Order: sequence, then structure tokens, then C-alpha cells
Amino acid sequence: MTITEFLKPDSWFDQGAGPRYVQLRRRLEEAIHSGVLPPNSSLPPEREIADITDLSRVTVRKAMHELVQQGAIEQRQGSGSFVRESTARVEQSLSHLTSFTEDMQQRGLETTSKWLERGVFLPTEEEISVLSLGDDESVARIYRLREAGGQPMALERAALPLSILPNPLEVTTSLYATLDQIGHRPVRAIQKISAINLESTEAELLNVAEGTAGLRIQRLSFLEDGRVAELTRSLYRGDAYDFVAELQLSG
Amino acid sequence: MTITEFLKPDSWFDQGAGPRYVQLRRRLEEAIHSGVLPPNSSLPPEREIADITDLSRVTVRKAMHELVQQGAIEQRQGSGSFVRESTARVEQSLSHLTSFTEDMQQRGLETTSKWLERGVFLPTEEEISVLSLGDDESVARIYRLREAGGQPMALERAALPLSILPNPLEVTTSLYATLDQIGHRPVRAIQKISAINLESTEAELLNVAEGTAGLRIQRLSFLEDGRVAELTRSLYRGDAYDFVAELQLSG
DNA sequence: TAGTGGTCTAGACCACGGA
DNA sequence: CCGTGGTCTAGACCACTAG
Repeated sequence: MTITEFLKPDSWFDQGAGPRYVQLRRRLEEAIHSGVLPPNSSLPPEREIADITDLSRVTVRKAMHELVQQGAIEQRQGSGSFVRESTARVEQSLSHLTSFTEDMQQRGLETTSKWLERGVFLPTEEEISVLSLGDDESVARIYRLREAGGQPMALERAALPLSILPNPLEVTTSLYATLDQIGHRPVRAIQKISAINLESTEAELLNVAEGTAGLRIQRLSFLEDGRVAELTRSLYRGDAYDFVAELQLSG
Repeated sequence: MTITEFLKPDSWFDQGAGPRYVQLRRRLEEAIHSGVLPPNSSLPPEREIADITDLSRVTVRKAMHELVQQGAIEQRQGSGSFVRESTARVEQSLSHLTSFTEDMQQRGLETTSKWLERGVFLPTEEEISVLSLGDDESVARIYRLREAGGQPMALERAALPLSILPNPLEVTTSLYATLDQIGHRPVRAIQKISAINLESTEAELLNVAEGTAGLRIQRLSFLEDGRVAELTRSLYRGDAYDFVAELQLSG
């Protein structure tokens, strides 16, 4: 069964069964799940789908846009539309304070970082108050794209007082390993997790479609002596990450 | 400054500064953040915006669709487009096992439930294995839309062995309160959190746009004696919920 | 250079909501 | 009833990719 045959509208298109783009999207989902369109295979060009199904290209695009947003397919300008391989999900604990690099190493995944910003900067109002910075105290900032197993996984933007991390350029792979070396490894953190639709810039860096759901995480971590060590805001790919927490009945 | 003046394209539209729908979306975001369009105010009709900006309605719709997806505005067929009130975010702990109802009560929010399914059913394969059901053992299922302070907050689908909850119809508000009464309150749980784009059915129930980011949570909870008490899959509104976890350095 | 997805238009009809 | 958003079309041009 070729996809061209599979899309011939006589067999599935039902006048009056809801919007046509919804029906087409469902049909394409079926094709993917049934194996008519295996992972990494290419879909017919939009114009051809429009032709086969007797729909306009705008309508076809609307159906495909939803699949892109779901993460089911990927569109590359000038090249075509392709079924995405479902990426293996990675789990991260929400009770143990671990380092991304160390965490991934334990799973046997290579990690790399693309540096987007790294250095010493004038702090924002928020950083001054959250990190308890003194007057004229600068802040170390590290902004990077973290990848594991060749896949972009998260955007991480960390801010630390210079008293904790005097030289941000020392950080090459693991921030926590660097902090450990200079005796400033955090022992406790508060983390806030929410879901957002990724905006275009971020989505592009993470190699997902604009509007894809991601996890936004704000972490505030503390040294043993109670000093704030780090304020980090991260965006994780929703399709690649699960956070796992263990809960106890509160006394 | 009226919104009509604010949208006159002479002042902001820049030929060659990216797609027009992006420029229009940005301009509308500005209008909302600057107060030209206060919360709950109505936007001009799509056709009128198209007229003012000298764009086609399709392009205007594309810009507005993104705002809908961001949760910035809301469109009501036959009525119009409106600026959404930013809903206060609710925080839920990821270290203490609490009940939704009790949690909200503590914040002074009234909770209500819309029952979508409640009763005794034949278990799925997954339920049999996860809940350790015996042959011919049925399962109690509770599926409901949870609201707090008049706002839909989450969709919750719980499955419990009948040995834990013999009569699901007893559950009127708080599942955990009911379990407490019959001596089956869970003391521990494992929770898995991920981000997804909400599909149309779910989005509609939660009163957000299709494709909006939501938090998917799977919770497996246990009684004191180690028996599995409950398998719950929930979808939380991403714009209304933050999950908060406290992390410790793992030994 | 040919073929792909990305953007954009003008115009049509439908479905729903409120006066 | 009218005005709103929702769906849909045919056709155009641009931007990018690959052979």
C-alpha cells in the first residue's frame, strides 16, 4: 500500500464529518501509526497531497501544521516533509540534585554544549535581589544549548555570583563539576516547573517546531552554608524529557 | 491611543523585517502589554484589522492564531476576540503527597468537579499489570474535570483496584478524603511529568486553545503496606500551574 | 535549475452568538 | 437579522535545498 493510494479520498473522506483538515490530519496520523509512512520516510509534497485528496494546498498545510506541532512530522524548506523518529525519552529525578552532564554520562549518552553566552555581566534587578548581590557586584552568566546523544535537549541560562564562580570561562562541560572543584557545589535546590509553548528562537535551537510544548524550569540552588549559588532558567524539550518525582504523605 | 490608531501600519510595518504575520503579532503583543488593549477588552474584528493594516484576513488570522496559542487572546465564534486575563498561577508541591481538593482549600479556592466517567469497568492490559489485578478483577475509574476558583484546572483520570475503592460512586469531591475514610490513603507516590501540546478535546474541556502547552502527569501511588493504590493520568493547564520541587544533593 | 516548503492575496460560504 | 470567527479555494511569488 503506497501512501498515494492510502490518501485517495474515496475510502475515508466523509462529507460532513467535521473540517476537512481534521480528517486529513487523522488520515495522515493513521498512515504514520500503521507503518504506511515509516519513520524518516518522506511525505508526498504538499501540492501532490492536495492533488490526490482534492483539497487546496492551504487546507493540506493546515493539517500538516498540526502534525508538525504534535512532533509527528518535520518540514524542511526546499527539501520536503518527513516522519520524525520518536526520540527516546530521558527521565530526570526531581528529588536528587544532579548535574545534567553527570546524569547523561550515567546513561551512556555523550553530552555537548553550544555556548550562546558566557562571561561576566552587569546583573539585572532580579539577579541582584535573588542572588543577594552587593552594589557593583557583577554576575557570571552561562547560556548554552545542551545536547545529549546528538540531540538538542535543553536551553540553560545560569546566573551565579562571582563569589561562587569567579571565572565562568572555566566551565567547559559540567557546571556542577566546576563548582565542585572550587568547593562550591550546591547541596539543595528549589525547582519550579511549568509548561509553555516554545517561541520561534528557542524552538529553532531545540530543533522542534515553533509552538511545541516545552518544560520551563527555574532552579534556585543553595550552598551548604545557605548562600544562594545559582539561578538557572531552562527550557527542556517536551518530547524528550520526563521529570520524575517521588512524593511522601506530608505530616 | 485607540487600537485602530495603534495598528495603522505606517508607524511600525517594515517591509523586509520578516513575515508580515510575525510583525503584526508583535504589534498586537505590544498593544496588550502596553495597555492599549487591557484584559477582557475586545480586539477589532479580523476583517477590520485586515483593513487597517492592509493585510489579507488569512494573514491576520495567522498572527492571531499564534496569540491564541500563547494564551494571550481568546476567540469566540460569533462573538469576537478578547484579551485574556492572565490567570494567577497555582503552585503544587512535588515532595508532599497532597490532594487537589485539600490543596486548593488551603489557598481559599473553591473546587468543583465535572464528572466525565465514574464507575466500575473491565481493566485494560496496562491496568492489570500496573495495579496487579487478579483475573476477573474489575477496576474503579474516575475521570473528571477539576476546577478551582471557577477556572478549569486539570483533567484527571484515575484507576484503582476495587479492593482499594469498592464503590467509586462514593467519591464526591476529594478522592483522597474518601480513601482516607476507608483506611486506604496512599502514603507515597511516584510521579512523572512531561509537557505536551493539548489536543482539541482536552483543550476544549480545559478552556484553552488546541495546541496549548499542558503538563501531563502520571502518578502511581502506594499504600503503607506497599500495595499499589492508584494509577492516575492528569493533564494540567500549563498557564495555570507550576510544580515546585525541592532537591537534595544525592549521596 | 527544478522542486520543495513559506508567505500572501481576494473572495467565498458556513456556523454561531447576540440583539 | 447581522456581525463574528471558522473553513476553504485557486493562484501567485519568494526562499531554500539539492542535484
